[in-house]
Amino acid sequence: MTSLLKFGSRQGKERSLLALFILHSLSTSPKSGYDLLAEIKEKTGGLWVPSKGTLYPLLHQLEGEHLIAVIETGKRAKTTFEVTESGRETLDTVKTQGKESHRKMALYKNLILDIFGGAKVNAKGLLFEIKTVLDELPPGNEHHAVQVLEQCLDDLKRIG
Amino acid sequence: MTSLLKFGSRQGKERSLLALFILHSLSTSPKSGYDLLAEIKEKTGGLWVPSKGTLYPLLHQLEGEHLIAVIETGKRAKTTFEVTESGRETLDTVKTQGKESHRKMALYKNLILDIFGGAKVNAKGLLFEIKTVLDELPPGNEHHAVQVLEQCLDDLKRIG
DNA sequence: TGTTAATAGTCCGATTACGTACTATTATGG
DNA sequence: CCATAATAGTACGTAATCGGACTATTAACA
Repeated sequence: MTSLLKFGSRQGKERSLLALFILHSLSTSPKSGYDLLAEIKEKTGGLWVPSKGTLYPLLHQLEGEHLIAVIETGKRAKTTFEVTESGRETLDTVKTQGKESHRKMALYKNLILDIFGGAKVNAKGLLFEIKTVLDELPPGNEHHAVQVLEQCLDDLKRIG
Repeated sequence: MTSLLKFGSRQGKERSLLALFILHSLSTSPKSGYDLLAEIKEKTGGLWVPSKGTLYPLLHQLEGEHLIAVIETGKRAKTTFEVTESGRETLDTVKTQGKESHRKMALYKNLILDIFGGAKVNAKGLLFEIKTVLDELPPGNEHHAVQVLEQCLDDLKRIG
């Protein structure tokens, strides 16, 4: 069936969120497996900690597919990977299907709200409405909207 | 490690999004497995279609745990389930940990935006910042924040 | 009546991910 | 020097999910 954590390219293999994260992260700078795990954990405040049993085989798989490559093996058996040109292309291809990912994003959000209930805080509801209005803005009003939001952000920061 | 699709109660077993969806859906009205699959597929526009190989064993597992119960077996072997009191309690308990689910929601969103590219519109980035500030507001400032957001919403609506 | 499609669920091999023990290599500090 | 902690990765049994073939029972239609 279809999973919330997989994203496909039209011609090609679906990729898990972890695989995509790896490609994306390595596209910014080379890293080791350990680094990647640390990065995910940090970025997510500990809410997503893929297991080593998942990450390392996946790295080897991606390497086998020539999407990433070992550029250095250092101390403590540290293996540093970088993304290949082919890997970048794969990432770009999947990004091009950005519609799907954003739809899944919205879907996930709706599911959570559905099951767990809406924002208990009314501010969250307002935020959602704001987002909706933004989505529906006619093209060309971006600059104006940004000004409104910047003002809003300033005001909110002053509360704290 | 920690998965994006699992939500825990402090004392008790983590539950997958599918399990929670089942409990939640059955809490609104009894349904068969086939009904549940149809509902998910419809609600998600086809973006999430759990496999039968997953759903049916899960239903049986939840039944074995007395979180759901068979209330009727009808034509074509149709088995209608309802949530039990224990199931409702489990759902309520997990809901009580709403913080985690909303954090995962935000996290998922951030990951998608990170990998697939942010809002092409800069306003989206500001919106995220606004949300962050909201999350970090000290308790008691809710009313004030709501006022700021309401003003913001009005301003935005005036643009369109 | 017979055929086809839809409803409803079982079964199972393959794939993915988890949880964690284990191994090895430094780095740090007493 | 030794003990401990951190870095870095391997290995593997268990759990969850997929993908889809298969079975059975209606329901609809010619």
